[in-house]
Amino acid sequence: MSVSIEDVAKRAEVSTATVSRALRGLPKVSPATRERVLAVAAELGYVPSPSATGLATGRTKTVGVLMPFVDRWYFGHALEGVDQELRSRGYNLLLLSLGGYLHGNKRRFTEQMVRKQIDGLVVLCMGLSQSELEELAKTQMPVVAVGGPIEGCVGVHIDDFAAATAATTHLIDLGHRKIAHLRGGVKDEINFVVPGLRAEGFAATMRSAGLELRPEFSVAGDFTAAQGAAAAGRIFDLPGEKPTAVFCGSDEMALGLMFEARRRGIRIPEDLSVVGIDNHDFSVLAGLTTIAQDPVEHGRQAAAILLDAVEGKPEAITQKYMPFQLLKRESTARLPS
Amino acid sequence: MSVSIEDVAKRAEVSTATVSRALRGLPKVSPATRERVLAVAAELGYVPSPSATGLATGRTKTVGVLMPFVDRWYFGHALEGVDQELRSRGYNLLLLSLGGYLHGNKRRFTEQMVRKQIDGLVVLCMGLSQSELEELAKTQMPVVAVGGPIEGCVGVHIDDFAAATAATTHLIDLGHRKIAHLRGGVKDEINFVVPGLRAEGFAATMRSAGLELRPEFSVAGDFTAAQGAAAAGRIFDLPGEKPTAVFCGSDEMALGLMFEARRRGIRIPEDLSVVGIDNHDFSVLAGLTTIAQDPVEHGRQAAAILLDAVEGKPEAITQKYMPFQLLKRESTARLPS
DNA sequence: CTGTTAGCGCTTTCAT
DNA sequence: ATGAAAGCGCTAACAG
Repeated sequence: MSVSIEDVAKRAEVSTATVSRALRGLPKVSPATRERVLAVAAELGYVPSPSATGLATGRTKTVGVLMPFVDRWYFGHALEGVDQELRSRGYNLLLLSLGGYLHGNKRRFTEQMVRKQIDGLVVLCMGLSQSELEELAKTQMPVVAVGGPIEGCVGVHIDDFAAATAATTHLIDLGHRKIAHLRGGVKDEINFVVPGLRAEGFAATMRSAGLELRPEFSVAGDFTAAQGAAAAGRIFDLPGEKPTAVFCGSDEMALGLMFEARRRGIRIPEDLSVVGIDNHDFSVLAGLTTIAQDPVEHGRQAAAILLDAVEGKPEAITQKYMPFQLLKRESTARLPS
Repeated sequence: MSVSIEDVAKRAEVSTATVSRALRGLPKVSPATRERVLAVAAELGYVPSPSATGLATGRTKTVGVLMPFVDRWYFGHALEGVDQELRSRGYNLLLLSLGGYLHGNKRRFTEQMVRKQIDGLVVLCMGLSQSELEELAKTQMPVVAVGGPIEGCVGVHIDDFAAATAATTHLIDLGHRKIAHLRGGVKDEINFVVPGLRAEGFAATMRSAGLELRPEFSVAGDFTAAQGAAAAGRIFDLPGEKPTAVFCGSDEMALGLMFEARRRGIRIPEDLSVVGIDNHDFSVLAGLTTIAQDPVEHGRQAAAILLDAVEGKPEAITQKYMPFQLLKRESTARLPS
């Protein structure tokens, strides 16, 4: 069967305590002993039992990641970043509760999922209800948010309001006046503040430029390409005046819109300028102007901050606003005057 | 601090053994006692310690998922499927070793990652070296492969050779004779058999149709859109005769190729027919003809098979070939004669 | 139906 | 520098 610390101890003719110390690189072990223990452990193929360690220390060396999806561009990449940092620091990654944003109120995120199971929690691109926050607070566990802010938590993400402002300003600078916004769906906006922040950034920028915010120019997708295309259809079908530019809350929606435009023979950027947020892998290929952000780095830094907190490093906790950058490509052009 | 089974036992005035039984729904507990225990547990907010349970039972109720990426279409969706099934059966999901396919030989997948830590392993879209297989065998742990076969393991995936045949046959049926293949890169083909299987399916089909396999018509991408576009460029730059159709080993590469074609003014399908494999979320929007498969379902079934094995269900282990389907869309057309 | 008693495999005082 | 021993919180015989 499985070899335990005791097997190693016997074979190395020391106590289990010494084996434990030697293997973990603690001081107060003579070099000779340490070497012998290491050799025996290797020879026997000893692997410590995380359950036993966890039980004895109260810490699991495991971090939970709470996220609604993995198949969205930002989410998957942020997860990669978290994974990189965790792995490099010897932590495991427990994936919690995919399955989308809640329908109604039946998300089952409870203390149970978390308590005694993980040392810290990364929350990716989702809000937490008041009661969820309370449950979490009870556990005393460090939490960091990635992709968007959560009240009372450290967060690593861009300033979404500012990013939306930059995107919108770019369109305005190009002379556009009739600008539409492809925003998140109801579910997105209930579950996560970021879609709303982007919409607000857009609205505020339009207002301060003295431009009209037509309600029919604000259309909901759900941050996917498919819904982006569908929502684009609704914009294109609008009677009366058409927008000359669209700010999309995500590149995935922007790409969906571009596909739909193409299907209808609407030329980009001649007939319509499009700007998104993300810099999705496909965006450079599609020539999509966008606000680029680096989710892998977000994930890495979030995990780093979290682990510092888990390990009790002083000054560990800090809010981080990550940089973003406008990438001008072929999907936006000056409005012909 | 944290409430333990003993706290519950005391408060309910029973032994810890009874609490344990009551909470796990075991028989031989009087309804009255069970109710009281349940009530006390709820009142105290008791949550069992997975470490303690794991140590006592030797099982962790956790399944590992080994995968090189999460940001590829198939991978992310398969992961969703695995997660769904695991969650519905009360298992946790430990994400192992992202970070791409190995460069050289330095992937660190060892017994250590796995032993005493998980009850079973899902291997997603990657091969395992002989030594890795041996390490795994030592653990006696059930393993199932998703997305492609692994020697000696149960697998859930499509028949990739047949899928490639179907795609290629579709092109041939449309009258194409000069057909190129956008295949996987060196790293993909070393680490995973699927790219090779698809290339072989293509080659075999071409041969049995009596068509010429020109070496310069076989170009390597790496299963991403970006590399698909780059590889497409190499095809388009070929001197002399051009292919009239391309079979792409994945939709992501096919989409990359379509973007590149568009950039160069190459019309699809008028100048070039394109078929992929996957039915990526963007494919329907792009009008890409493809061989559709359902990775979420693959993941679900793989997890189901794995858990049956973990739980010792008889006849649990079975190989599964999943269905696929040719979806004819606008990227393929009859070759004008 | 319920309680008692050993462990599970490790860490961690406290001695020595 | 090393060992002995007491837990960590739970489950699983075994008694009763």
